[in-house]
Amino acid sequence: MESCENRNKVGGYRVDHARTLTQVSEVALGIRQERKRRTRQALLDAALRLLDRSSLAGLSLREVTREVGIVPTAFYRHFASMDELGVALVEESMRTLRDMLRDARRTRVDDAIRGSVRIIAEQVLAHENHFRFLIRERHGGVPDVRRAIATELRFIGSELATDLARFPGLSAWDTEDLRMVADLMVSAMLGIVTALLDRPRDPDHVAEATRVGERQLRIIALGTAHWRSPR
Amino acid sequence: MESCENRNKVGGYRVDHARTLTQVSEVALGIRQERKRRTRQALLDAALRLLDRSSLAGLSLREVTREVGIVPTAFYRHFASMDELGVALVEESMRTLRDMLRDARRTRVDDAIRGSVRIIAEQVLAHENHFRFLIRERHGGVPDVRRAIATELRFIGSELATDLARFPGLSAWDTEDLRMVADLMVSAMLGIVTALLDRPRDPDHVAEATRVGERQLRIIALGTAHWRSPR
DNA sequence: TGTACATCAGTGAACGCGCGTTCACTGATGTAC
DNA sequence: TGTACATCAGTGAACGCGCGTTCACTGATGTAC
Repeated sequence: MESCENRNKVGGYRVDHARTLTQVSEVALGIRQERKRRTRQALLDAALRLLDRSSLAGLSLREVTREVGIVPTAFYRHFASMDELGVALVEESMRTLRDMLRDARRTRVDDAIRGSVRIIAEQVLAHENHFRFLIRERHGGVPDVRRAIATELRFIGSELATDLARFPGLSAWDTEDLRMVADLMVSAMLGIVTALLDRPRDPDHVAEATRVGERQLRIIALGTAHWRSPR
Repeated sequence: MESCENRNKVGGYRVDHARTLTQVSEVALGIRQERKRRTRQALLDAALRLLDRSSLAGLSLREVTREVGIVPTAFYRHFASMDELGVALVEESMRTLRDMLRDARRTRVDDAIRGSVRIIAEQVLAHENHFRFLIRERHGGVPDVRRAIATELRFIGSELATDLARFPGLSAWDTEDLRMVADLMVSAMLGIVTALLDRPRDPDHVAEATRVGERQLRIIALGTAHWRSPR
């Protein structure tokens, strides 16, 4: 029932506006491309929707095309395999994650932790499916996808280490120790995301997870401030 | 080839010792039970072996019985479904995890962190499959298994909070803040386990992950020592 | 002790099903002139 | 501008395969007497 409503009928579309001849020619060139792009996106969206319940390894090509409302064989016009679709989903989800981190980086320094945790909570709720996908498939059954996520997380760790180096107290730290703290923060943030995803529709739970997450990051910041490298 | 060698031929066993009549009677009563227990264990072992590559949601009943060397239908003498086998694997793996934590708890207090991390590294290497299973299926596609792992991790968090309460500086802390620190430590430990499982056969990598993990826990301990609850 | 019967772990045939993938196709969109 | 041809996203039939599950069975193990 619901899955029928979710279907994204690709055929039966309508051109909305009359256009001059030149415009028609320009747009006409794009119509096929644009439709293809939309179907591809519909496949990604459908997969993400279905991945709420299952994991990528347990999701079939036919399920995804059924959800979109196209024939199974049409899948191959967009992806060579479900693994390839999985990697595309990593890219899409990672764009969400990077946007979130860019926002977090913009918050005023004197309240960096509170601001970051608030942004994490906002983004996780706004893009629940992307975050659940990343958390689930990070250790999931599809090697290509696992690798893609691990690579991105490593990159995020090194970016965070670079950011940390700009804090006054940390300017003298060596790269390795900065990385160690950055990775700890990433672990803590993944823990916060996991907690949020546990019951994202329950405002009390979200508020509590946010409050706890904020304190956890403060503990780390406090520990970092008092740290003397034993080297 | 290898999978053939791995097969655990359940038939064709041999009784090794002559026994008195009474003993025969006693043991005879156990032979069927004992063989059943061994087959059940062989199914669990085979599944854990196969889960190295895939995830539980992508593992079929037939694959598991093939690996053990019994007919698919015999599976039902031991488990009602693959999900049930999954829950049994959680129990088995959690026993390993709890044993590890019991060991860690025994280490001398003045070196609790170093000792704990060393024990984590040892146990993860010794029971790679158990830990990989838990890390992978924690967010995996099988709800029953996810729930079982989440319950156990929550329990571990509250046990750790109780342990922390015994430290002199923390005796005045309220339950909620202790829990917050304990959960942060659990997040950090899961990060350490993940790092170890990344390349468990590379001694340099293991040594580095251990060293980094130790420092991360020290950062948390240091932050905790300087924490004044803002309530 | 031996005999007669019960239990039940593992067998093997069979089933219907959803899967991924192939292939020749259709018809709207795009291009050349 | 119109016409003739090319492209290609989506169709629909068909395939062989591995899957979970059913069922009646076998024969070693267990029990009663």
